Amino acid sequence: MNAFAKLPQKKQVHILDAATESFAEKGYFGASIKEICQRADISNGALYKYFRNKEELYFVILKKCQDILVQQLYERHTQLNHSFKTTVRMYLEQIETLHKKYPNYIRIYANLGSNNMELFSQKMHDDFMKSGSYVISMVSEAKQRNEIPQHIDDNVLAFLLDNYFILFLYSLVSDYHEKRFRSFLRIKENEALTSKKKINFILDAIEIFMHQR
Amino acid sequence: MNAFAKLPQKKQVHILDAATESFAEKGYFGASIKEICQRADISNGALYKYFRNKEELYFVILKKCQDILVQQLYERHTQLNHSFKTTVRMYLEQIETLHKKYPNYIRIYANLGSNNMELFSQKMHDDFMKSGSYVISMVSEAKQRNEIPQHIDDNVLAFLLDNYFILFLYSLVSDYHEKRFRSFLRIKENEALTSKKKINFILDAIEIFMHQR
Amino acid sequence: MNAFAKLPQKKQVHILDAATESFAEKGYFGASIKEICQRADISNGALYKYFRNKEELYFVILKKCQDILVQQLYERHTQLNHSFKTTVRMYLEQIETLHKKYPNYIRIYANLGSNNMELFSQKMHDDFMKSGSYVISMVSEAKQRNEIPQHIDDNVLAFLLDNYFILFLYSLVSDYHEKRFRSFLRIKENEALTSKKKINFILDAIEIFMHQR
Amino acid sequence: MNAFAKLPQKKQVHILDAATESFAEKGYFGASIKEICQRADISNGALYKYFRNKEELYFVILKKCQDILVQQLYERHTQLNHSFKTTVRMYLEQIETLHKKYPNYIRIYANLGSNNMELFSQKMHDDFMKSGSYVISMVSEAKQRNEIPQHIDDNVLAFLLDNYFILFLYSLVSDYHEKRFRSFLRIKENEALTSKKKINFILDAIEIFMHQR
DNA sequence: CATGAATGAGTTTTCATTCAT
DNA sequence: CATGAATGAAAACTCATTCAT
Repeated sequence: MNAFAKLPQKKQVHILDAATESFAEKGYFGASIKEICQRADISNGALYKYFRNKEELYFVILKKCQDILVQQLYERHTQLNHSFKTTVRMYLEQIETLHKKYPNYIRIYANLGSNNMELFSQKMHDDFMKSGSYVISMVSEAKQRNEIPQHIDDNVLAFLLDNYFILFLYSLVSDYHEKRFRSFLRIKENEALTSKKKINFILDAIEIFMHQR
Repeated sequence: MNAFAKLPQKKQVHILDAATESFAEKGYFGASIKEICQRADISNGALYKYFRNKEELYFVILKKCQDILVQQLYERHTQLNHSFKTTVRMYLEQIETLHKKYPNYIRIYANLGSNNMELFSQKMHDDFMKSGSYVISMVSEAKQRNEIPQHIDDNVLAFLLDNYFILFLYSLVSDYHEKRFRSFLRIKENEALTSKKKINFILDAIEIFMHQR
Repeated sequence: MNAFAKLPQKKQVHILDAATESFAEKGYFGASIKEICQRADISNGALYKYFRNKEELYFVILKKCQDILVQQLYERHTQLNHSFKTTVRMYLEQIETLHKKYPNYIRIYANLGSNNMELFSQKMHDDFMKSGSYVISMVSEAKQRNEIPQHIDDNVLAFLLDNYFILFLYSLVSDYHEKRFRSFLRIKENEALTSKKKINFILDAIEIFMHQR
Repeated sequence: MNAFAKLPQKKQVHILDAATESFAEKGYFGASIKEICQRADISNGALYKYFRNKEELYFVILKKCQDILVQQLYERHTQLNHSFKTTVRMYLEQIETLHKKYPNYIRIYANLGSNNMELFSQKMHDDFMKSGSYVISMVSEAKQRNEIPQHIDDNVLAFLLDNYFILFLYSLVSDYHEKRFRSFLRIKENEALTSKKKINFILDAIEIFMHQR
């Protein structure tokens, strides 16, 4: 019945990667089934054997985005016992790593927050919101280790962190947010804006806000 | 382009409002020229007299989004001499007011930062980045009034503020970002998440980060 | 709004005739929009300006079938005061004439009574059932003129007549019903079965059944 | 073809019944091979081992329709020696019984007479025309028993009878012909039109036409 | 022999854009 | 200038048929 699941792992990956590439480049509405099939080296009909329709294909991809983020980003840092600052740095660096490894999946994930994607964002499990819990636990653990002033509310700090995280991620996939970073980092158009610079900027900021006197 | 400028002001507004409504509801790809023309009470051919194509129409709308934000948000607060905290609150409240007054334009602006809008965000004048300068000047003025600890870098604080601003705006138009706010504010699904709550949460956060001991 | 009605009469007829030809040849499901457009010398898109979809196009054709039958068959005989037998003969001859003039429309009408056309036969006004009233009035007028034995019930005779009429019509468009006529008229395969023969056979039958002693 | 014959009787019946159900519900064009295979509990490929293609499958079904009608309708009444009127009544009742027992086969048979089925009706053996012979022999036997006025031609009466028979059968499967019956029997829309009423109406009619003074 | 995955041409329908009036 | 009818390529999706396993 689940024709797609029966395919060899390699072929599954190949198809999802092809579709994800198209969706990342042109968006859900812009990407065409025909083009996806050509990239995936399968026939038009085959795709409809594997997925009920375009929508279902997109959901499957979103599920994979989720898996990537949950397994390779959120969960990764709970076991390791690094200092708060190191944890945050590693989290940001891991976002960049994931973006290098799965650029198209990250783009698609980022797009979930955009307009006209309600169809998808509403139906996705709130698991996507797990990001929040992970960041909150990151904060509360640091607090237990006395790395964070006690009077700073966990949610407040977690929200601040998550803002940095999400806008850093957006800057990797969106021209607009990349420019936004540039303007606050005072980096000229002809100068390179590396992820390293962004990460350092964010870490400095956190340092400043957390350890005032 | 020229043809459109020659139209009476009222008709111009009517056409842009109609198009903006369609684009906001269905997105750039989903909105159809035919539907826009019907809403705008003009003929199909007329639209193509006023704008070279769908793309140009969208650019004109983006320009108007820019104007709204620049004139009614960014510039508004430079003349008034309120305290830093009041300025920030008024800025957030003004975002909400603008969203109530021009919901469709705000949606379209918010969408610029999303994937697949590179076509537009790249070609837009960097004027959109003025947001940055305004927030930076907001900060530096406050610093001159000694409302902000001297060792806090202007850009760093401005970036933090702008993060709050932009994600607050996103939460007004995107299901995903609304949910994100909910999760950090610990608000249950059946409970209302008002803008007031969001604004207060943000202001409290800023307070905490700026005035640590 | 009603784009089709605005077309010049000639073009309207040309399009409907083309579509009717396709539908008559291949049936509702077998006929393709593309083929219809080619025959009608219009573009694919034009057809969808004129009719909402394939179904609506078919309904418009059915309406025309109705008009043809009502105006040129049913109503035609009420004004003329011929004898009963002459009226019946003229009715049958008129069926044949209509079939010669509008063979495809007649085929489509005949198809309404077939399986899988419930979608259409149910939604068509019961005007199609007017056939019954005309035949009944044909009978009752003849009875008033004492051409028909008083004890023969109007409905009973009308049903008998209408059976002949409808099966005569079917024999013009359906291979199966043509063969059926052959077998009762004892006409061999290599011999021609003209409409004249069928009509005479029917008239003789009516004569026999009405005037027994 | 040969492959199908080799299957166990039960499986053959199961497959044909499944296909017939689909064809009856959706028509020849509407029914899909996939759906038929699922109903028949066989694989897609198997079907193409048993039948060359969709067309041949339909022919085999038509052959079975023929067998049903020939063995259980036409031939059934030659051996029994009932009065003419009883024979006719039993014939009509048997049509109803067969429709109850094999509704789908009867629908398909009825559809043969409709437009766009020439492909099939032309290629079918003229055995389908045996109906005629049976009705004719029904009449001639009655005449020998002096139940029918001598001057009534066998073919003429047989045709009249067969018209009733075939239109009664059509009324069981076609919305259009059911309505037609209603209009001549003067039965309102909210009132039930039973087969009993139709049969009695037909028998009364035959009585009237055969035994005039 | 049987399977059911794969094919790809086919379906109906939409829509940005053009152009004769 | 304005119109809106016309275009036709392209969209998502289906399905009878084939063929490697």
